[in-house]
Amino acid sequence: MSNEPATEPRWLDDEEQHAWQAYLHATTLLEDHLDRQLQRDAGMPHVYYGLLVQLSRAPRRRMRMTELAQNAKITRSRLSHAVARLEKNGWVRRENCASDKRGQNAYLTDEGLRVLEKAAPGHVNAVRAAIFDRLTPEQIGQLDEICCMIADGLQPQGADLPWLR
Amino acid sequence: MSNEPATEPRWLDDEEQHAWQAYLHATTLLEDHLDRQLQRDAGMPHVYYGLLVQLSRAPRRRMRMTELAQNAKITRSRLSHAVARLEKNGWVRRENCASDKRGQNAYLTDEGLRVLEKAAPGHVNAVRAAIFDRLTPEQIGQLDEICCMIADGLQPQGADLPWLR
DNA sequence: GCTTTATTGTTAAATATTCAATAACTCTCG
DNA sequence: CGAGAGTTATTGAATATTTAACAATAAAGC
Repeated sequence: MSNEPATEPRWLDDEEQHAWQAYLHATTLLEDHLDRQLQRDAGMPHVYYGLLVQLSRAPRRRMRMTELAQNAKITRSRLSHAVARLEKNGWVRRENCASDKRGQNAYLTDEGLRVLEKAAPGHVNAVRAAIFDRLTPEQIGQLDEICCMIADGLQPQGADLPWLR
Repeated sequence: MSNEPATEPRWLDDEEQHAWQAYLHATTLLEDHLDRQLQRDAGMPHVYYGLLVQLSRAPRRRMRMTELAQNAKITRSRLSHAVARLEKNGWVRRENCASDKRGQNAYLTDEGLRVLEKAAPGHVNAVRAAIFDRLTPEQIGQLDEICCMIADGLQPQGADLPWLR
């Protein structure tokens, strides 16, 4: 038996190559841009802001840690660290879950909500300026479909991250 | 004069909201997926792999630090750290630039090239499986255009990062 | 030439993320 | 019930990234 790759891999053709390059540039630049914008205006990175948003939309502004991690597409470990930091800021707190003694709920404090509300307008502006004001409605629809397709393929089961593989 | 926002910000409508969510999910999941894939198969994160690719394509497999940083869309500082690590692995080395005494070239070693060649097939597979095999040719074209549009808006001038703002 | 300004690349320290291990708890099923 | 297997969340250590400051050199303006 051989451990050679069964066949020469199918390399990307020119169109694919170009699209892949463009994708990498756009996503890197955008994430960077939003991270800076939020760090400057709200004192936290983009991912942390996303956590506050999730909590703000949840019933009673609270959510199980695992569920929050799933929604935000990050590992539980990363979430633990992040919440620890947000807790230090007084923007989030933890409480024991009634129905499962292992569980924790994270909830958004009033102060956290204020911070979020103050940051939101600037953030939407940044997102608009970077994306939605630069694309046609058709393109927005296309982007949506493309992203859903990609995300769907990546959701399934895995190791520490049933969802992250 | 007031420091109120001049007007209520234009929030995202339903389509935009949905597309934005999808975008965040897709990009987060994908970057995570590729990071793990490359960490497992090649012992380095995705960004570092991208640096090796850039170098491999450059004349004489070498490039000025600043140019490399620009192409990869990362800060010079980040690149310095990354190259330091890659140098420890023996995959990249630095040399003084002849024409500018401040300058440094990074170049890909033979060993670095071997590592890259060994990792490339698996990486292309992962990229294909996650994106290109799941999209129609039209969608690939759309993705390309959309990403170029976004990247264009983010290239301009700035602080430590003339290109990163 | 000489002074001022800009560029290049690095560094230390603060922050964030990953990875592997762990404690505590719940669930399954014989 | 109770053993084994799975889930929940956290932790420490290793790694990576950001930020601000810096030294060295180059370029521009006079």
